[in-house]
Order: sequence, then C-alpha cells, then structure tokens
Amino acid sequence: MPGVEKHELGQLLMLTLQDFQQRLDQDLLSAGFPGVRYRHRALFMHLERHGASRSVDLAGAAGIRPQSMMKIVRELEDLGLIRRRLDPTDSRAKLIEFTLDGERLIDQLKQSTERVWKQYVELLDEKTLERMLSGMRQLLAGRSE
Amino acid sequence: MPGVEKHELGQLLMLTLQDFQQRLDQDLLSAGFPGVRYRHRALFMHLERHGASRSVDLAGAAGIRPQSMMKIVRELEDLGLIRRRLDPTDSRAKLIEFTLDGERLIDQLKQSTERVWKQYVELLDEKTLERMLSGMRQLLAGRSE
DNA sequence: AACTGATAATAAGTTAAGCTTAATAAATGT
DNA sequence: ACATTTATTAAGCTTAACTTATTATCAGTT
Repeated sequence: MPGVEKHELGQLLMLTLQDFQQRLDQDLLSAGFPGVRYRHRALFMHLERHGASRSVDLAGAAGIRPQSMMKIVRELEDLGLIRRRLDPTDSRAKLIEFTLDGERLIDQLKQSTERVWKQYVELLDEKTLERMLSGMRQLLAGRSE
Repeated sequence: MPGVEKHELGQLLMLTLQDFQQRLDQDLLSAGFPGVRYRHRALFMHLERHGASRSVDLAGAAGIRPQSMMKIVRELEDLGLIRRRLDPTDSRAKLIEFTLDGERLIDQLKQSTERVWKQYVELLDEKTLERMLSGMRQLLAGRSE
C-alpha cells in the first residue's frame, strides 16, 4: 500500500462526516422531524448520556467555545426542548436538561442514528465500522475530555 | 460491546476532523505557512493527484457546490497559487492548475500531512489507521465520486 | 475578612464557509 | 434548428463558529 493515500485523511473525514449528516438529516426528515440542525445534536447526545449538564461541559464535548454553545442552548430553550435551572452546588452555573418534548426528540434521534448505522453496515461490515469508531475514540483520548 | 457507542459516530467524526485540522494547522504554522485555510486544502490535494482540473470537478471532490468552490478558486488565484486557462477540449470550461508558488505550497502541505500521520501512528498503530482510511473510502464509494 | 486568580454564564460584533437563486455561454442530442 | 443539459460566474443570504469583554461566583491565600 503506497503512501499517497495518507493525504486523503482530511478529505475522507470531511466527506464521511458530510455523508453521515446527510443520511441522518434524511432520516429525520422522513420521520417528520425536520429542523434539528446538526450542531444541536452534539448537545443532545451528550445530555442523553450524561444527564443535566453545565453548558461549559456541553461546549467541551462538542469541541466548541462556551459562547458558541450559548447560542445553541438559547435556541433549543426557545424551542422548548431543553430548560435551564440553577446548579444547587455552584451558583455561577446552570444545569441544562431535557423537557418532555426534548426527550421525545432524543428518542427519534437515537432511532435515526441506528438506522444510519444499519445503512453503513450494508456497505462495510460491522466489525470494521466498530473498529473505526474505537480508533477515533483512541485518537481523541488524549485531549480535554 | 453494547449499542450505545454507535450514537457517538457523528461526534467522533466531527471531533476527529477537528483534531486533524488543528494538528495540520499547527504544523503548517510552525513551518511558516500560515493562512492556508482548510477548505483550500481539498482543492490542493485534488489538483496534486489529478493535475489540471475543472472547478466543477474540484467542487465534487470537496463535496461542495461549484459556486462555493468558485470563491476558493478566486481567492487562491489572487494569492498567486493557482492559475486558470481555457480548456482546449471544452470552451465552456477552464482548467485550474498550480503556479510555481502553488507547487511549493503543496510540497509543504504533503510534508505536514505526513507529520500529522506520524503523530497519529504514535497514538494508534498504523494498521488500524490504514483500516480506518479504507473504511471511509469504502463508505463513500457509492456516491457521486 | 479581604484579596487574587480562575471559572461560569452571557453579550456584541466579526469572520468563515457554504447555500440558493439566477444569468450567460457552450455543448449535446433529437 | 431547437431543447436540454452542463460549466462558469455573480449576488445576496444563512449557519456556525470565532474573538473580545462583562458580571458573578468560587477557591485558595494571606
């Protein structure tokens, strides 16, 4: 295997992410949930797995600045999908958590992601896909987290 | 391996791409080549591997619209890194190719990418990395190309 | 108790990157 | 000759993130 292909790493990541987003959007659309933008999803997935969180942690998980996460939080709050309450352990902070509508949406999101995963399994074989996943996790292991 | 991690696919792709970009930018910066923005790079890599190309093909390779590629092309032309000439086989089209300065930059870009690859090999083991690469290539094989 | 440096949320304004819509010109197929 | 498609290009809009800066609170130190 010659060395030329290594140069594709950047593009392949870009195109794969793009492909994933498109498939997920497509699935959400056909399930009747349009308007869930992709930057919202990092927040959703994090909340789903960690429960009520401070927005600074959500920003960290999404790889963006807290000020950028703010805008997303405000937007989702306006949509009634999340709410904020004071953090009882730190009065600087606020905890972000799902509303009932938000929980309904996260269910849909999980189902859609599962379906994209299944689409990929048709193209690739699950073992490889899982290895890619844990490969990325390993690459990222040494950062903020 | 439980099913929960599958949901991370989107985030992991996002974060990995981000990590790659940052490392590459860092390397380019310390090599004294700042200001090469990441969307430029898809064009550069494609030109490097395929030679003079029409901008519509560059757009396809980068996964963006021709109108968006236009802006990048104009910008790189203004920087003196590429030039456009008429396509002798199709008078609607123009061929985009490197100038000498552009070739100098592409050399640097290749070296920097190699170095990021090496950074990753320290974190992961090359076999896995190569498998991730061909996995992504396989996932994308069925699209426009 | 007061002081200092770090951290959380937030606001304002800016930049980057891509999109849609639409025009023009040339090619291709009937 | 005519209709459809394709390549380039322009204009203006949207999204998503950025930087800089303010306020409040916390935690550690004197």
